[in-house]
Amino acid sequence: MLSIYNTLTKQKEEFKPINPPNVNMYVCGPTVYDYFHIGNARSFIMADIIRRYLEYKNYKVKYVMNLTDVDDKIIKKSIQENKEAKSVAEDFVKAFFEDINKLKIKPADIYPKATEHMNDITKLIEELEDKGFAYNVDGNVFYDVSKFKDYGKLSGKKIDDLESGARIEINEEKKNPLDFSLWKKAKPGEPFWSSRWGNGRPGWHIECSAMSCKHLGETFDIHAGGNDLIFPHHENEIAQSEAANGKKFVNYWIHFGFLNINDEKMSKSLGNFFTARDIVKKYSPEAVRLSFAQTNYAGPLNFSEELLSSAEKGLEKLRNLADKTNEELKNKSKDGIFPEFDFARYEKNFEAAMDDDFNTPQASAVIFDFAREVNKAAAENASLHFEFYQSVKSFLGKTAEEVLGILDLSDQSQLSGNSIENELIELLIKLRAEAKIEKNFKLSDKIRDSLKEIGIILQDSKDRTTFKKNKP
RNA sequence: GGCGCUGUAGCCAAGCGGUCCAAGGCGAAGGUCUGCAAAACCUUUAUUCGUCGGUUCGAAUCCGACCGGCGCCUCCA
Repeated sequence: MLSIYNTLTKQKEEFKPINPPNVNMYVCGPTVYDYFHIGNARSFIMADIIRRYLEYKNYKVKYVMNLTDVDDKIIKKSIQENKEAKSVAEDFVKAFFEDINKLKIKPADIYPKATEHMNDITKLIEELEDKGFAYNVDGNVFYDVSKFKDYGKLSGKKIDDLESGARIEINEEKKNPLDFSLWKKAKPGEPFWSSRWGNGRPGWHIECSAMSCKHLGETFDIHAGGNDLIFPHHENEIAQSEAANGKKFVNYWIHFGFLNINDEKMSKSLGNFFTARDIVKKYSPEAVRLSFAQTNYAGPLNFSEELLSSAEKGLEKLRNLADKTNEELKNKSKDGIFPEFDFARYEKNFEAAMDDDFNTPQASAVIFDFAREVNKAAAENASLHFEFYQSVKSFLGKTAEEVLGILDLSDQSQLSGNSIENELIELLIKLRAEAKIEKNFKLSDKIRDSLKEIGIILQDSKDRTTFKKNKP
């Protein structure tokens, strides 16, 4: 039984999809005005792991992630760079796809863009206005927070408390300082769309209400995003959608904790951020994923180089096992024994961990325990039956590769597609073996060291020497 | 001021009433194997879970107070 911590109820709840085995899931995507940073990456990766686990549980997930391609920040950037807002958005949409691909994030089923849903957006605003939840002031349309009685139910805020807070901007046009923009009147030079209130563009929150409804229905299962979106963004989405449809908007709200640098929030506005693409130049995407998976998705995560390099080191253990497994499967040894090994127990433990609100730290601990026990069996026995390794590969494939995305089980032992290179290496290995027999260790070590310098690692085992490409 | 999160070994981090005299990763120390490496395995590394009280047969886990850290309430994942 899968349980999920629901921000709306502030407790763990059993997950019951509306229409099993289908699960409809919406994740707030990027505003495409810059490369996304490693903090954004945490949300995207953890959402990806949640999606992958739901698929592991045989749910049919419809995964939608919006791309906000009209926005103040995009307009600002376009002015700075002296480009069309549209081309800024297009450039960073392209970069977004490159980056998520690099991070091994499975693509969503649909990536709706605000600019492609203007009719849906204006229709929703019209509906809100017609029902009395919105008001038009000279081409600017605002949501009237006082009309929605449940306002604040997600973030646990009360309208009165919010009003007494000192940090709300004063806007003469608004009836209430908490009211928010649904439609912004176009200023000269800004991109605009026509509407019954005149030319303008949508406010920040409305696109998510319009697009999630269009692609996932009026009520859907899961809505996820960063912690900071709880208020006001998600609160406002609820207000818009529930006022318009008269139905519950979302059953399960999932929020991701922040990634900090030196215990301080990393954000674009503070300027202390690393882009995901820069991080992936230095560390493998699997290490990035593991370091995120090793801490609970909801809490803060203090990001550092040590975190990544310790994940990279830990991953080595898993990669070595994967390489060994592939090697053994090639040999198809039937001579070896099939040790006593409780594969089912590991699967059960993995699922129990993930079922408990996606406890990825626990789940990865299960995988490391598994790896140790397999290695132990291999160390204690001269050889193991290849069917044992088939089960090993199957377990790692389901968990580490498919769900967490921290391991690539495709055969990495050969240098890709260059057989002459491989034959040359085999030749050197043979020469080195001969040198070793003659006790010419100076030569044999020289071969090993020289190959290491060009990124080829030799490892001696009892009866043969294997090589592998050194991964950055 | 309101709302929420958080304090566990050198570092990161699970556990949230007994099966925990506390997982897993990194690091460190010793050992096995090896010509030497590497890999792998074994052992050691928290008498203790921010502090002080309380509840309980039993608490890292529940309650209270106190001391720290962080986030949201303004664009932000």
